[in-house]
Amino acid sequence: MTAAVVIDNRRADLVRVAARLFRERGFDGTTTRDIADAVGMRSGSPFYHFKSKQEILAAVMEEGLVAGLPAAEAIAAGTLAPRAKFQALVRAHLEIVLGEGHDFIPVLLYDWRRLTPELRERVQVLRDRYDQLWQDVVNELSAAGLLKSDSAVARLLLMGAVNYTVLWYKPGQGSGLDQIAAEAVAMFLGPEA
Amino acid sequence: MTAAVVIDNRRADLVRVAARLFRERGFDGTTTRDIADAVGMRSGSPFYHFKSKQEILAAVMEEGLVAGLPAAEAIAAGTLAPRAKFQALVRAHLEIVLGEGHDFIPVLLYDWRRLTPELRERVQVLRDRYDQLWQDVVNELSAAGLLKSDSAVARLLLMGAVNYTVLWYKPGQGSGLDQIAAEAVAMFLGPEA
DNA sequence: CCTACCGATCGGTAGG
DNA sequence: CCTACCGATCGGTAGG
Repeated sequence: MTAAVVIDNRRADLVRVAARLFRERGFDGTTTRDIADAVGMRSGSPFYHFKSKQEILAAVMEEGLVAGLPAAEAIAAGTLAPRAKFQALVRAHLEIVLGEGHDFIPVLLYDWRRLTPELRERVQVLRDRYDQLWQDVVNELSAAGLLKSDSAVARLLLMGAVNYTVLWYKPGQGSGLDQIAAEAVAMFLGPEA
Repeated sequence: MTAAVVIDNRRADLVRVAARLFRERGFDGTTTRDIADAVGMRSGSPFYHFKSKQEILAAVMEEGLVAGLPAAEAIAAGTLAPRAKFQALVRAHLEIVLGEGHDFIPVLLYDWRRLTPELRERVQVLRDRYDQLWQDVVNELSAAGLLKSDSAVARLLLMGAVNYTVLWYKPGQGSGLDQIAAEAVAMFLGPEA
Protein backbone atom coordinates (compact mmCIF):
# COMPACT_ATOMS: atom_id res chain seq x y z
CA MET A 1 0.00 0.00 0.00
CA THR A 2 1.46 3.32 -1.03
CA ALA A 3 1.40 6.51 0.98
CA ALA A 4 -0.95 8.11 -1.54
CA VAL A 5 -3.60 5.49 -0.86
CA VAL A 6 -3.43 6.11 2.87
CA ILE A 7 -3.89 9.82 2.32
CA ASP A 8 -6.85 9.15 0.05
CA ASN A 9 -8.41 6.92 2.67
CA ARG A 10 -8.16 9.57 5.31
CA ARG A 11 -9.69 12.09 2.98
CA ALA A 12 -12.51 9.69 2.19
CA ASP A 13 -13.01 9.16 5.92
CA LEU A 14 -13.40 12.88 6.41
CA VAL A 15 -15.97 13.15 3.63
CA ARG A 16 -18.01 10.23 4.87
CA VAL A 17 -18.03 11.42 8.47
CA ALA A 18 -18.72 15.01 7.46
CA ALA A 19 -21.71 13.85 5.42
CA ARG A 20 -23.23 12.18 8.45
CA LEU A 21 -22.62 15.13 10.76
CA PHE A 22 -23.77 17.73 8.22
CA ARG A 23 -26.92 15.75 7.68
CA GLU A 24 -27.68 15.40 11.36
CA ARG A 25 -26.78 18.90 12.53
CA GLY A 26 -26.53 20.99 9.38
CA PHE A 27 -23.41 22.63 7.96
CA ASP A 28 -23.37 25.53 10.40
CA GLY A 29 -24.24 23.26 13.29
CA THR A 30 -21.15 21.16 12.67
CA THR A 31 -17.65 22.38 13.49
CA THR A 32 -14.49 21.28 11.79
CA ARG A 33 -13.46 20.09 15.25
CA ASP A 34 -16.48 17.76 15.35
CA ILE A 35 -15.38 16.28 12.07
CA ALA A 36 -11.77 15.94 13.16
CA ASP A 37 -12.80 14.28 16.43
CA ALA A 38 -15.03 11.81 14.64
CA VAL A 39 -12.15 10.49 12.54
CA GLY A 40 -9.58 10.72 15.35
CA MET A 41 -7.67 13.73 14.09
CA ARG A 42 -6.62 16.94 15.84
CA SER A 43 -8.58 20.07 15.23
CA GLY A 44 -6.34 21.59 12.59
CA SER A 45 -5.73 18.45 10.57
CA PRO A 46 -8.76 18.49 8.28
CA PHE A 47 -7.19 21.57 6.73
CA TYR A 48 -4.32 19.44 5.54
CA HIS A 49 -6.82 17.65 3.31
CA PHE A 50 -9.16 20.54 2.49
CA LYS A 51 -8.56 24.23 2.00
CA SER A 52 -11.70 25.22 3.86
CA LYS A 53 -14.80 23.89 5.59
CA GLN A 54 -16.81 24.69 2.49
CA GLU A 55 -14.50 22.54 0.38
CA ILE A 56 -15.49 19.64 2.60
CA LEU A 57 -19.13 20.48 1.97
CA ALA A 58 -18.61 20.52 -1.78
CA ALA A 59 -16.77 17.20 -1.60
CA VAL A 60 -19.71 15.66 0.26
CA MET A 61 -22.13 16.83 -2.40
CA GLU A 62 -19.96 15.71 -5.29
CA GLU A 63 -19.47 12.31 -3.72
CA GLY A 64 -23.24 11.91 -3.49
CA LEU A 65 -23.79 12.93 -7.08
CA VAL A 66 -21.02 10.77 -8.47
CA ALA A 67 -22.30 7.80 -6.50
CA GLY A 68 -25.91 8.30 -7.57
CA LEU A 69 -25.54 9.22 -11.21
CA PRO A 70 -24.60 5.85 -12.78
CA ALA A 71 -27.74 4.03 -11.58
CA ALA A 72 -29.98 6.91 -12.61
CA GLU A 73 -28.32 7.26 -15.99
CA ALA A 74 -28.64 3.54 -16.61
CA ILE A 75 -32.36 3.74 -15.91
CA ALA A 76 -32.84 6.77 -18.13
CA ALA A 77 -30.89 5.20 -20.99
CA GLY A 78 -32.59 1.83 -20.55
CA THR A 79 -35.40 0.25 -22.52
CA LEU A 80 -38.17 0.19 -19.95
CA ALA A 81 -41.56 1.54 -20.99
CA PRO A 82 -42.02 5.20 -19.99
CA ARG A 83 -44.17 4.55 -16.96
CA ALA A 84 -41.96 1.76 -15.62
CA LYS A 85 -38.87 3.82 -16.34
CA PHE A 86 -40.25 6.75 -14.38
CA GLN A 87 -41.17 4.55 -11.45
CA ALA A 88 -37.67 3.06 -11.44
CA LEU A 89 -36.13 6.53 -11.49
CA VAL A 90 -38.29 7.73 -8.61
CA ARG A 91 -37.49 4.61 -6.62
CA ALA A 92 -33.76 4.98 -7.22
CA HIS A 93 -33.93 8.62 -6.26
CA LEU A 94 -35.77 7.86 -3.03
CA GLU A 95 -33.05 5.39 -2.16
CA ILE A 96 -30.41 8.05 -2.64
CA VAL A 97 -32.32 10.62 -0.64
CA LEU A 98 -33.72 8.45 2.14
CA GLY A 99 -31.74 5.23 2.16
CA GLU A 100 -29.76 4.12 5.20
CA GLY A 101 -26.30 5.66 5.27
CA HIS A 102 -27.07 7.86 2.28
CA ASP A 103 -26.26 11.22 3.80
CA PHE A 104 -24.69 12.95 0.82
CA ILE A 105 -27.69 14.09 -1.20
CA PRO A 106 -29.69 15.21 1.84
CA VAL A 107 -26.76 17.47 2.66
CA LEU A 108 -26.94 18.86 -0.85
CA LEU A 109 -30.65 19.53 -0.43
CA TYR A 110 -30.31 21.08 3.01
CA ASP A 111 -27.19 23.18 2.67
CA TRP A 112 -26.84 24.08 -0.98
CA ARG A 113 -26.92 27.75 -0.06
CA ARG A 114 -23.89 27.48 2.20
CA LEU A 115 -21.59 26.87 -0.78
CA THR A 116 -19.64 29.84 -2.05
CA PRO A 117 -20.63 30.92 -5.57
CA GLU A 118 -17.49 29.34 -7.01
CA LEU A 119 -18.08 25.98 -5.36
CA ARG A 120 -21.76 26.11 -6.25
CA GLU A 121 -20.82 26.48 -9.86
CA ARG A 122 -18.45 23.54 -9.64
CA VAL A 123 -21.00 21.21 -8.07
CA GLN A 124 -23.71 22.45 -10.41
CA VAL A 125 -21.94 20.76 -13.32
CA LEU A 126 -22.81 17.39 -11.81
CA ARG A 127 -26.29 18.51 -10.79
CA ASP A 128 -26.97 19.51 -14.37
CA ARG A 129 -26.43 15.94 -15.50
CA TYR A 130 -28.94 14.75 -12.95
CA ASP A 131 -31.49 17.35 -13.95
CA GLN A 132 -31.04 16.60 -17.63
CA LEU A 133 -31.64 12.93 -17.09
CA TRP A 134 -34.89 13.66 -15.27
CA GLN A 135 -35.91 15.99 -18.03
CA ASP A 136 -35.32 13.26 -20.59
CA VAL A 137 -37.58 10.86 -18.72
CA VAL A 138 -40.22 13.56 -18.27
CA ASN A 139 -40.11 14.23 -21.98
CA GLU A 140 -40.65 10.54 -22.70
CA LEU A 141 -43.67 10.54 -20.42
CA SER A 142 -45.08 13.53 -22.17
CA ALA A 143 -44.46 12.02 -25.61
CA ALA A 144 -46.30 8.89 -24.48
CA GLY A 145 -49.27 10.98 -23.38
CA LEU A 146 -48.76 10.10 -19.70
CA LEU A 147 -47.98 13.62 -18.54
CA LYS A 148 -49.54 16.96 -19.40
CA SER A 149 -46.34 18.86 -19.90
CA ASP A 150 -42.69 18.35 -20.62
CA SER A 151 -41.66 21.78 -19.36
CA ALA A 152 -38.89 22.45 -16.91
CA VAL A 153 -41.60 23.49 -14.46
CA ALA A 154 -43.14 20.04 -14.66
CA ARG A 155 -39.79 18.46 -13.90
CA LEU A 156 -39.15 20.82 -11.00
CA LEU A 157 -42.54 20.08 -9.47
CA LEU A 158 -41.89 16.36 -9.72
CA MET A 159 -38.39 16.57 -8.30
CA GLY A 160 -39.70 18.87 -5.57
CA ALA A 161 -42.27 16.32 -4.47
CA VAL A 162 -39.63 13.60 -4.34
CA ASN A 163 -36.86 15.65 -2.78
CA TYR A 164 -39.13 17.10 -0.14
CA THR A 165 -39.51 13.62 1.34
CA VAL A 166 -36.19 14.30 3.05
CA LEU A 167 -38.09 16.61 5.38
CA TRP A 168 -40.83 14.25 6.44
CA TYR A 169 -39.80 10.64 5.86
CA LYS A 170 -39.06 8.64 9.01
CA PRO A 171 -37.49 5.21 8.43
CA GLY A 172 -39.51 2.31 9.77
CA GLN A 173 -42.53 4.49 10.36
CA GLY A 174 -45.39 4.94 7.92
CA SER A 175 -44.93 4.07 4.27
CA GLY A 176 -41.75 2.47 2.95
CA LEU A 177 -39.80 3.61 -0.08
CA ASP A 178 -41.51 1.22 -2.52
CA GLN A 179 -44.89 2.38 -1.35
CA ILE A 180 -44.01 6.07 -1.62
CA ALA A 181 -42.63 5.56 -5.12
CA ALA A 182 -45.78 3.74 -6.21
CA GLU A 183 -48.01 6.43 -4.72
CA ALA A 184 -46.02 9.20 -6.39
CA VAL A 185 -46.23 7.57 -9.80
CA ALA A 186 -49.96 6.90 -9.43
CA MET A 187 -50.58 10.52 -8.42
CA PHE A 188 -48.48 12.13 -11.13
CA LEU A 189 -49.42 9.85 -14.01
CA GLY A 190 -52.92 8.78 -13.08
CA PRO A 191 -54.08 5.18 -12.74
CA GLU A 192 -52.39 2.51 -14.80
CA ALA A 193 -54.06 1.88 -18.14
CA MET B 1 -50.20 56.42 21.42
CA THR B 2 -49.26 54.45 24.53
CA ALA B 3 -45.83 53.17 25.39
CA ALA B 4 -47.01 49.62 24.89
CA VAL B 5 -47.82 50.33 21.27
CA VAL B 6 -44.37 51.74 20.66
CA ILE B 7 -42.80 48.66 22.17
CA ASP B 8 -44.99 46.44 20.02
CA ASN B 9 -43.99 48.36 16.93
CA ARG B 10 -40.31 47.88 17.65
CA ARG B 11 -40.84 44.21 18.22
CA ALA B 12 -42.74 43.96 14.97
CA ASP B 13 -39.91 45.80 13.24
CA LEU B 14 -37.45 43.24 14.51
CA VAL B 15 -39.55 40.34 13.30
CA ARG B 16 -40.06 41.82 9.85
CA VAL B 17 -36.41 42.69 9.38
CA ALA B 18 -35.27 39.36 10.78
CA ALA B 19 -37.53 37.57 8.31
CA ARG B 20 -35.87 39.33 5.41
CA LEU B 21 -32.34 38.70 6.65
CA PHE B 22 -33.00 35.09 7.62
CA ARG B 23 -34.45 34.47 4.20
CA GLU B 24 -31.54 36.04 2.38
CA ARG B 25 -28.67 34.65 4.45
CA GLY B 26 -30.16 31.86 6.52
CA PHE B 27 -30.55 31.75 10.30
CA ASP B 28 -26.91 30.91 10.99
CA GLY B 29 -25.72 33.39 8.39
CA THR B 30 -27.47 36.24 10.16
CA THR B 31 -26.19 37.70 13.42
CA THR B 32 -28.31 39.37 16.04
CA ARG B 33 -26.10 42.40 15.36
CA ASP B 34 -27.22 42.39 11.72
CA ILE B 35 -30.82 42.47 12.86
CA ALA B 36 -30.18 45.21 15.42
CA ASP B 37 -28.33 47.31 12.83
CA ALA B 38 -31.12 46.97 10.33
CA VAL B 39 -33.66 48.47 12.72
CA GLY B 40 -31.26 51.05 14.17
CA MET B 41 -30.69 49.44 17.54
CA ARG B 42 -27.51 48.62 19.42
CA SER B 43 -26.25 45.08 19.43
CA GLY B 44 -27.69 44.01 22.77
CA SER B 45 -31.11 45.55 22.38
CA PRO B 46 -32.93 42.79 20.51
CA PHE B 47 -32.58 40.78 23.71
CA TYR B 48 -34.81 43.28 25.46
CA HIS B 49 -37.58 42.07 23.14
CA PHE B 50 -36.63 38.42 22.78
CA LYS B 51 -35.02 35.96 25.14
CA SER B 52 -32.86 34.44 22.46
CA LYS B 53 -32.06 34.47 18.77
CA GLN B 54 -34.16 31.36 18.33
CA GLU B 55 -37.16 33.11 19.83
CA ILE B 56 -36.86 35.62 17.01
CA LEU B 57 -36.83 32.77 14.54
CA ALA B 58 -39.96 31.25 16.06
CA ALA B 59 -41.68 34.64 15.98
CA VAL B 60 -40.88 34.99 12.28
CA MET B 61 -42.41 31.60 11.54
CA GLU B 62 -45.49 32.20 13.66
CA GLU B 63 -46.06 35.56 12.03
CA GLY B 64 -45.99 33.90 8.63
CA LEU B 65 -48.41 31.18 9.64
CA VAL B 66 -50.83 33.54 11.34
CA ALA B 67 -50.77 35.83 8.32
CA GLY B 68 -51.30 33.04 5.82
CA LEU B 69 -53.87 30.89 7.59
CA PRO B 70 -57.03 33.00 7.22
CA ALA B 71 -56.94 33.10 3.42
CA ALA B 72 -56.17 29.40 3.17
CA GLU B 73 -58.86 28.48 5.68
CA ALA B 74 -61.40 30.59 3.84
CA ILE B 75 -60.60 28.75 0.61
CA ALA B 76 -60.80 25.34 2.27
CA ALA B 77 -64.11 26.15 3.96
CA GLY B 78 -65.54 27.79 0.82
CA THR B 79 -67.97 26.40 -1.71
CA LEU B 80 -65.78 26.14 -4.79
CA ALA B 81 -65.84 22.88 -6.70
CA PRO B 82 -62.99 20.56 -5.63
CA ARG B 83 -60.76 21.25 -8.60
CA ALA B 84 -61.19 25.02 -8.42
CA LYS B 85 -60.74 24.94 -4.67
CA PHE B 86 -57.48 23.07 -5.01
CA GLN B 87 -56.20 25.47 -7.63
CA ALA B 88 -57.10 28.43 -5.41
CA LEU B 89 -55.29 26.84 -2.47
CA VAL B 90 -52.17 26.16 -4.52
CA ARG B 91 -52.22 29.70 -5.88
CA ALA B 92 -52.62 31.22 -2.40
CA HIS B 93 -49.81 29.04 -1.11
CA LEU B 94 -47.49 30.08 -3.92
CA GLU B 95 -48.17 33.68 -3.04
CA ILE B 96 -47.19 33.06 0.55
CA VAL B 97 -44.07 31.18 -0.40
CA LEU B 98 -42.90 33.23 -3.37
CA GLY B 99 -44.70 36.55 -3.22
CA GLU B 100 -42.80 39.82 -2.94
CA GLY B 101 -42.03 40.69 0.67
CA HIS B 102 -43.28 37.33 1.89
CA ASP B 103 -40.20 36.15 3.71
CA PHE B 104 -41.78 34.41 6.67
CA ILE B 105 -42.76 31.02 5.29
CA PRO B 106 -39.55 30.58 3.27
CA VAL B 107 -37.70 31.01 6.55
CA LEU B 108 -39.87 28.29 8.04
CA LEU B 109 -39.06 25.99 5.13
CA TYR B 110 -35.35 26.73 5.16
CA ASP B 111 -34.56 26.82 8.86
CA TRP B 112 -37.13 24.66 10.61
CA ARG B 113 -34.34 22.51 12.00
CA ARG B 114 -32.67 25.40 13.78
CA LEU B 115 -35.56 25.69 16.26
CA THR B 116 -35.06 24.10 19.64
CA PRO B 117 -37.39 21.16 20.31
CA GLU B 118 -39.54 23.30 22.60
CA LEU B 119 -39.98 26.07 20.05
CA ARG B 120 -40.53 23.56 17.30
CA GLU B 121 -43.39 22.11 19.29
CA ARG B 122 -44.88 25.56 19.81
CA VAL B 123 -44.78 26.51 16.13
CA GLN B 124 -45.98 23.06 15.10
CA VAL B 125 -49.38 23.86 16.61
CA LEU B 126 -49.95 26.42 13.86
CA ARG B 127 -48.39 24.22 11.21
CA ASP B 128 -50.83 21.47 12.11
CA ARG B 129 -53.74 23.73 11.20
CA TYR B 130 -52.19 24.38 7.82
CA ASP B 131 -51.53 20.70 7.19
CA GLN B 132 -55.05 19.74 8.25
CA LEU B 133 -56.58 22.20 5.87
CA TRP B 134 -54.58 20.80 2.99
CA GLN B 135 -55.58 17.32 3.99
CA ASP B 136 -59.25 18.34 3.93
CA VAL B 137 -58.94 19.65 0.40
CA VAL B 138 -57.01 16.54 -0.70
CA ASN B 139 -59.76 14.38 0.76
CA GLU B 140 -62.35 16.32 -1.22
CA LEU B 141 -60.37 15.75 -4.40
CA SER B 142 -60.16 12.08 -3.67
CA ALA B 143 -63.88 11.84 -2.90
CA ALA B 144 -64.61 13.55 -6.23
CA GLY B 145 -62.47 11.00 -8.03
CA LEU B 146 -59.88 13.60 -9.04
CA LEU B 147 -57.00 12.12 -7.08
CA LYS B 148 -55.84 8.54 -6.58
CA SER B 149 -55.32 8.74 -2.86
CA ASP B 150 -56.31 10.76 0.17
CA SER B 151 -53.40 9.54 2.26
CA ALA B 152 -51.05 11.75 4.22
CA VAL B 153 -48.36 10.70 1.76
CA ALA B 154 -50.38 12.15 -1.11
CA ARG B 155 -50.69 15.45 0.76
CA LEU B 156 -46.99 15.51 1.57
CA LEU B 157 -46.02 14.87 -2.04
CA LEU B 158 -48.28 17.72 -3.17
CA MET B 159 -47.06 20.15 -0.54
CA GLY B 160 -43.50 19.12 -1.31
CA ALA B 161 -43.89 19.99 -4.98
CA VAL B 162 -45.34 23.38 -4.09
CA ASN B 163 -42.99 24.21 -1.24
CA TYR B 164 -39.92 23.20 -3.21
CA THR B 165 -40.58 26.10 -5.56
CA VAL B 166 -38.86 28.24 -2.95
CA LEU B 167 -35.60 26.69 -4.11
CA TRP B 168 -35.93 27.34 -7.82
CA TYR B 169 -38.42 30.13 -8.48
CA LYS B 170 -36.90 33.40 -9.68
CA PRO B 171 -39.31 36.36 -9.82
CA GLY B 172 -39.73 37.91 -13.23
CA GLN B 173 -37.96 35.03 -14.91
CA GLY B 174 -39.67 32.03 -16.40
CA SER B 175 -43.22 31.15 -15.40
CA GLY B 176 -45.28 33.39 -13.13
CA LEU B 177 -47.25 32.22 -10.12
CA ASP B 178 -50.55 31.79 -11.98
CA GLN B 179 -48.84 29.69 -14.59
CA ILE B 180 -47.09 27.49 -12.06
CA ALA B 181 -50.33 26.95 -10.15
CA ALA B 182 -52.14 25.97 -13.34
CA GLU B 183 -49.39 23.60 -14.36
CA ALA B 184 -49.29 21.99 -10.92
CA VAL B 185 -53.04 21.40 -10.93
CA ALA B 186 -52.99 19.98 -14.44
CA MET B 187 -50.17 17.63 -13.55
CA PHE B 188 -51.61 16.39 -10.28
CA LEU B 189 -55.24 16.09 -11.32
CA GLY B 190 -54.95 15.35 -15.00
CA PRO B 191 -56.60 17.37 -17.79
CA GLU B 192 -59.81 19.19 -17.03
CA ALA B 193 -62.91 17.13 -17.81
C1' DC C 1 -0.76 15.03 10.34
C1' DC C 2 0.35 17.31 15.18
C1' DT C 3 1.46 21.43 18.22
C1' DA C 4 0.32 25.64 19.51
C1' DC C 5 -1.95 29.41 18.58
C1' DC C 6 -4.46 33.66 16.78
C1' DG C 7 -7.88 36.95 15.44
C1' DA C 8 -12.40 37.65 14.96
C1' DT C 9 -17.00 36.89 15.84
C1' DC C 10 -21.01 36.11 18.38
C1' DG C 11 -24.96 35.33 21.53
C1' DG C 12 -26.02 37.00 25.55
C1' DT C 13 -25.96 39.81 30.15
C1' DA C 14 -25.60 43.32 34.13
C1' DG C 15 -26.69 47.57 35.32
C1' DG C 16 -28.64 51.74 34.50
C1' DC D 1 -33.30 50.54 24.98
C1' DC D 2 -28.03 51.85 25.60
C1' DT D 3 -23.25 51.05 27.58
C1' DA D 4 -19.83 48.12 28.25
C1' DC D 5 -18.49 43.84 28.39
C1' DC D 6 -17.63 38.67 28.83
C1' DG D 7 -16.83 33.88 27.87
C1' DA D 8 -16.75 30.69 24.57
C1' DT D 9 -16.31 29.11 20.13
C1' DC D 10 -14.51 28.65 15.70
C1' DG D 11 -12.22 28.54 11.12
C1' DG D 12 -7.91 28.66 9.89
C1' DT D 13 -2.51 28.90 9.94
C1' DA D 14 2.73 28.56 10.75
C1' DG D 15 6.10 25.58 11.49
C1' DG D 16 7.73 21.22 12.05
